[in-house]
Amino acid sequence: MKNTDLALLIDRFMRRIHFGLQSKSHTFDTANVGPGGGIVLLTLSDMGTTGLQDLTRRVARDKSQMTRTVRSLETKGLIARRASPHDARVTLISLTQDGEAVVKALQSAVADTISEILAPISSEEEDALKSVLERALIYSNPD
Amino acid sequence: MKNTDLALLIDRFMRRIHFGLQSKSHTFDTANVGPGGGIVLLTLSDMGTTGLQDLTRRVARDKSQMTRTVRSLETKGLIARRASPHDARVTLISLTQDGEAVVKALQSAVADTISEILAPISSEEEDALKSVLERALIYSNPD
DNA sequence: ACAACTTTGTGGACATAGTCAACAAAAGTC
DNA sequence: GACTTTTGTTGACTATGTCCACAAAGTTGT
Repeated sequence: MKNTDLALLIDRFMRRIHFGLQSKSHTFDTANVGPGGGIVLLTLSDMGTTGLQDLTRRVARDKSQMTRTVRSLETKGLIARRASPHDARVTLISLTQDGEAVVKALQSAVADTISEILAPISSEEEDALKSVLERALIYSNPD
Repeated sequence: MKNTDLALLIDRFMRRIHFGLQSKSHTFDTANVGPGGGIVLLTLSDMGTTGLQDLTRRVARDKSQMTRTVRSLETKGLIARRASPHDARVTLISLTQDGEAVVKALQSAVADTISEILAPISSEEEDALKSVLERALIYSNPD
């Protein structure tokens, strides 16, 4: 028991990243997408074009909030939406060219911050860390 | 490069825990402390009696918000505050007996949720995961 | 073919959390 | 003893999260 620690560690780690990024956000978040928009853009870049529902499930947010985040990103010209040809209910979301550019900037900023935090960690351990998290997330669906 | 993934994974992991807990929060969060209060209580239980500033730094929150969270927990009788005898500026915060009881309930709920998520992970890997995160957090101070 | 679900996305209302700047009191520094 | 720093509080504002109801398209069962 007592693996409550892990939750606290994960929380602190995320906040550590958040703080690190925020302190220099003015240098890379020129499009003013904020943390919420940033995660959506990065995830979208990972997934490629997808429906809003899938995106919502992946980043584990509320769908109504995703609607709003996506709309704000669309207004900024970073993503495009179109109806799916197969299913008229689903809105396919994809990055625009401007969106791709923002993703590049975000990626390098995040990567910098992370490698700063992970300085005392070997790259083997880092890979192991990723693989463990990935495995846990793949096999445990809350749905 | 491209260790941007780690940030996304950590975020998803935290939200996964959050969702898992929330869906059954009515069974254990009888004191209605919410996620914010919960993390503070658990951290306080880890640290023992500390000043508000230290607590704030540990959980990486804004101090003004910590003031409010702490006040709400005090109102609920879960923590106690008293001035430090050494430094009249610092407010020492400690768990009350009621607070300890809530911590126990939270710990077991969190532990359950985590072990559910970590089912596909061996306990060696789990320990490795904790140790890596701990090491990263100890050595990288944002201050 | 049509009534009864389910899925997908949107909107509104409300609650919680995060950010920023100003401030008072105590402690430390010259 | 004036100057600076640390600690905690407050106010105002913004951003996120949560819940609930709803419309439109798809699916199922008979």
